Amino acid sequence: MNLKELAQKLGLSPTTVSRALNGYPEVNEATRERVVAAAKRHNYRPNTRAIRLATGRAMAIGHVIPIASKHEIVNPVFADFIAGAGETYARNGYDMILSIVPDDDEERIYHDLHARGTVDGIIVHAPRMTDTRLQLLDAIGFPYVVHGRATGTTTPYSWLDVNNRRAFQRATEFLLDLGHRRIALINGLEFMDFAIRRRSGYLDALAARGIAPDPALMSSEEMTELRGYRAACDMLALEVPPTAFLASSMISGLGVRRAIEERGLRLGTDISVIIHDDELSYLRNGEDVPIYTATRSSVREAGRQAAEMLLQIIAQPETAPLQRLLEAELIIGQSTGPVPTPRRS
Amino acid sequence: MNLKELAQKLGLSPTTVSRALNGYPEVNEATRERVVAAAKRHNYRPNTRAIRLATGRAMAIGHVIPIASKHEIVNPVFADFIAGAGETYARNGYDMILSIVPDDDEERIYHDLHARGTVDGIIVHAPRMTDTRLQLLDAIGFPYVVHGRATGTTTPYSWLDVNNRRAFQRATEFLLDLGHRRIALINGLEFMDFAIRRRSGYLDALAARGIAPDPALMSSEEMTELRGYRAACDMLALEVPPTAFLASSMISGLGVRRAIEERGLRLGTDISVIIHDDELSYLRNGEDVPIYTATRSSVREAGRQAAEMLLQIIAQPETAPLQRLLEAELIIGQSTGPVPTPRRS
DNA sequence: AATCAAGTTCAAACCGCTTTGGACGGGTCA
DNA sequence: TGACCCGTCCAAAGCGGTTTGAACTTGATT
Repeated sequence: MNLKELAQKLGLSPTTVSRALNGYPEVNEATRERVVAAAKRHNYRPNTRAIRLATGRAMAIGHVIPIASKHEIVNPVFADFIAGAGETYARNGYDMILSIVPDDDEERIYHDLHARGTVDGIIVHAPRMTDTRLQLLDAIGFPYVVHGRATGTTTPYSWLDVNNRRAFQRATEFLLDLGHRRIALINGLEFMDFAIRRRSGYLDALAARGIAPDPALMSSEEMTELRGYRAACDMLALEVPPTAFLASSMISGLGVRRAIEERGLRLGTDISVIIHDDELSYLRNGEDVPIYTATRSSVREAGRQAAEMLLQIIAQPETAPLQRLLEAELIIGQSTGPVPTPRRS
Repeated sequence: MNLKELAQKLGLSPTTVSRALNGYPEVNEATRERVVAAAKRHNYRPNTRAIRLATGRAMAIGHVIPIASKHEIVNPVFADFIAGAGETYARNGYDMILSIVPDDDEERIYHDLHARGTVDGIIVHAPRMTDTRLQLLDAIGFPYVVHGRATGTTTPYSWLDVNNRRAFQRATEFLLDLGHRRIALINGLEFMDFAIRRRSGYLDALAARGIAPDPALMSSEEMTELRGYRAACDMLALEVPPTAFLASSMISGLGVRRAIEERGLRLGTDISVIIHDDELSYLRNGEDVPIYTATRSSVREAGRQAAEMLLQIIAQPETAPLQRLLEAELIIGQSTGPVPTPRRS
């Protein structure tokens, strides 16, 4: 059942039917009702492909997920971010199209998506320190919003980010207030922008109390359980081990906890841990009472909002670059406590 | 730069240019080269929307991700499955479009995707015991492949699944061979098809040795770390606690391990654990030596293959339903060992 | 020399919608 | 009464490709 057939059945022109269904004013209310009823009765749904060609809009947003060819890690936060963004798209009649792309192919993909008119805009994931993608997207005039920021970039661009620096600064301060002085940082890979910011928040907080950072207490690795475990083991084996850990993700936090408990130490009393909690739906930080003290910020909500920003930019391209900084909450769980009075080792 | 312009520049008709670029035989080799060169020089990329309208094909596959409105859990295996499927699509010039849909809206979405011609086919995720979606898709004549199976369905349909029953049967037998008799099953929610099959494999193996299943040793919950932890805690507190656990996912396995180690028991000596390992890229089961003994099957590879099956069905709709059963490997790690000789408790 | 086939190329129709530029009739106003 | 406007509706021209059917060369065949 297409527009022409429906029009024929109604004894109307396709023009009028189209206008009736799309809410244009120049159609008699009575006719409109007749049309709407008939459309419903015949299960008429306008063909997406035709609409897209006719209007010149793709009504679709691209999410380009780079897969580093080396360590092919699929970032676990994508799933929830995308779930959030998907809600926004659904509400606005947009499709979400996902491209899984090997790192070195990314540039070509952007050109492609644009020139072929497959999508109207792009969400840029996992920005790195200095990310060349942004210039490229600016150059081809492709609307985009970055999930995160790219420190090295000087020209203004649209982004949505968590205040990673502040979050980790506050978390560090919180531990310092509890008397901790040896605080370890289990960070993500440091070519990722968020990891840089977290570290700087951590360092700032230490510096403010006149504490010199100890390189032995700072690791930056992929955020897996195993890496978290290993890093924590190494640090706990130091002559003067840390009394607290700051972990960049729930998952590495699990590894840290394992290392702690394996040594017979108790979480929250012998050793304190703070994690960053993206509120991943399959990795809840406890149910009512949080297990970990955490800097918390919903990545799903970030997805929702980033998508909204992008849709707005697409609707009104003249809008200046939009930027939104989400503050993470610092929620207190059972994994932190005052520094224990030193026992002889 | 569109086809017409390119044709004009070349002094050819759009027809010829189109044919030259699409590899049709009725065009002079010399002209073809000229055309191809010009297309490259001018960065010509045919407009997706126009192609789709003209050919009547969407060149896109839909992945419909249901979000249960109650517990809004985004299945962590999606990310890797989709990464795999994405590779296949990219190789074949297809787009992947993702719909995040509230449970109760799903039916409408399928009708929509089909009638509007947004996608050429569908991958059905997370099939439940008796899944009404399949009938619906059959009724509207929409090509699809199910990731998993739907036990209650009698008509043949296309699916790709891991042999969950066999995997858990073998795992259970392996534990039985090590002398374990009290084996706990930490399963997923039992309206999910895979969970049913895993349980039946487990039960079969027990029955074959004449061991009566103990309901106290069988839990079925969402597969989160916390649920795994809690279930394991409860079971370890039983008068006759289990000596081995079978966990349906890496994540609940982490919880089980925590419960074990928290009680001062050692994994692999005091208590054995086998997990199912989907080889999620961010939850590696160790690096060279696996930590957990596991039934292993790459969900990413499943994504690749499911996508291939679907593309084939789309290319040749007359193909009988395709079905592929992947066997899981049983890999031996450090989390299993012979049942310890009973100590007095 | 006329016929035919194969090899190339093109004009035009088509995919299914949106949108522009009227057309038509009735009511209002001067 | 004629001019004008408003409310409705429609024919036709896109959107940018693919595909059908025909035309035009050229060389071979009879």
